[in-house]
Amino acid sequence: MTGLSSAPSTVTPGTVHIVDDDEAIRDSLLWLFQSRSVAAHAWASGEAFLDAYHPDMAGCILLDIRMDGMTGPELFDALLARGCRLPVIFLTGHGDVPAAVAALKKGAMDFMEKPCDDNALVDRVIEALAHDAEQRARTAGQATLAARLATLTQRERQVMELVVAGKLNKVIADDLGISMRTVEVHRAHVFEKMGVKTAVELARLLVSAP
Amino acid sequence: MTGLSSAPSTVTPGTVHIVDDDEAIRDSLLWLFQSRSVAAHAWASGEAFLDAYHPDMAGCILLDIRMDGMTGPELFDALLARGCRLPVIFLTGHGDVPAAVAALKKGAMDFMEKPCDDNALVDRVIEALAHDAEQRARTAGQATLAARLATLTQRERQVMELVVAGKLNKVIADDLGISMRTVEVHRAHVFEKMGVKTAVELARLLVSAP
DNA sequence: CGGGCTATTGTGGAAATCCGCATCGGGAGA
DNA sequence: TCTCCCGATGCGGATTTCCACAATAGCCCG
Repeated sequence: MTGLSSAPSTVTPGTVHIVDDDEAIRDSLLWLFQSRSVAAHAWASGEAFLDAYHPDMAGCILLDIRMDGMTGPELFDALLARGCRLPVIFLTGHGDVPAAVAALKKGAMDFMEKPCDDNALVDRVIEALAHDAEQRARTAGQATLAARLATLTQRERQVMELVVAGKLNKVIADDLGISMRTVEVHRAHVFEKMGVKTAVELARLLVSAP
Repeated sequence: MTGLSSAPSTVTPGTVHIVDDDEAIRDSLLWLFQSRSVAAHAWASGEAFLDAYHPDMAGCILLDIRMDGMTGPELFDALLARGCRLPVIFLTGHGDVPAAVAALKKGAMDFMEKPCDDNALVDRVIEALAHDAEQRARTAGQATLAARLATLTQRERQVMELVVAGKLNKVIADDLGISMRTVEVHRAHVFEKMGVKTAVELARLLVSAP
């Protein structure tokens, strides 16, 4: 844990997906990343990547702006529409301020002009991969939370909300027009299903995530 | 409350600070915003604005890139270094992708090229003002929270942390090596000072903010 | 030196929570 | 039809929380 490792530099948690219609550039980028132990995969068009895209894909996207067929920004929009959260780095040969601003405001991670420094590019990609891995871990936590929430009954959910709102059982019983004993039962079920022991833990789960 | 008001369009919660070394542009922008009922103030240089800057300033900043003396990006950096959270919109005559990317990645709200559409510019400024007002409200809440936290004793803070962690009084007493009764007293003090009635409310306060 | 604040602990009772045991009615599925 | 799950409810006891009253001790300030 002292950071003295001299192993193959970075253990990359995902793949950088290169989308460019110029084969020479694809090959050159593939070579660059492979030489730095970063897993890379190239696609010859936006359509090709879009067809292959699946929400489980981990990594990041290196995207050319001007391409035959679907352009980089068009692919970006299409991916966003499908809920894709992969970090995107744009690569472009011809500076275009409005395009750069639009891309970054939509959430692109970077917008670099070719030719750009290999080291800078690799660094940015590694950053993007780390960002995706981190985000993926967070999302996984939220998914298990959502799965647990899904097992709750209607009533249990209602009771849970009031419990998390800090209300006492007697108040909850009154609000819902049921007996205190029933509230206690639902409350206990909620605790069990959500895997917590106290109302405070439950509140923390729900306040930090949704 | 039904939104039928036909009053002077938008009630602006802050001032747009125009920073530009060209007097003609300053006057033109001042006229534009005043004609739209947006409070505006102009500064002839980055240094002038920086001298006048105070954390309590509310509103947003409209910033020219190329200026004599301090440039737009330099002023932006100086403001960030002082913890300024005002939304910044850059205005530039000469497209420069790296500058735009750098500005947006540092948190600028927009980067527009002159000449730009008056309506679009005013819309973005109003957005920025609203964003600042919202952010300011959030920060105010956190400030009162911090103020309350500051009134807590060392011991009270320790007890609070364990309470928020979901532990029972007896466990807390054991952890701190004190009697349960003492824990109860501290706990009650914490509730009173933090203005809450239950542990759940306290947990929500602390989980959603820090 | 007295007063105020902090930390500590005790007693004892009221209120609330936690739980096991038992019952009842209704709807979904084997 | 019989069973399983959900919602609702009651009883009673163990545990915990909430509080008022009371007291001791150290520390800092005027």
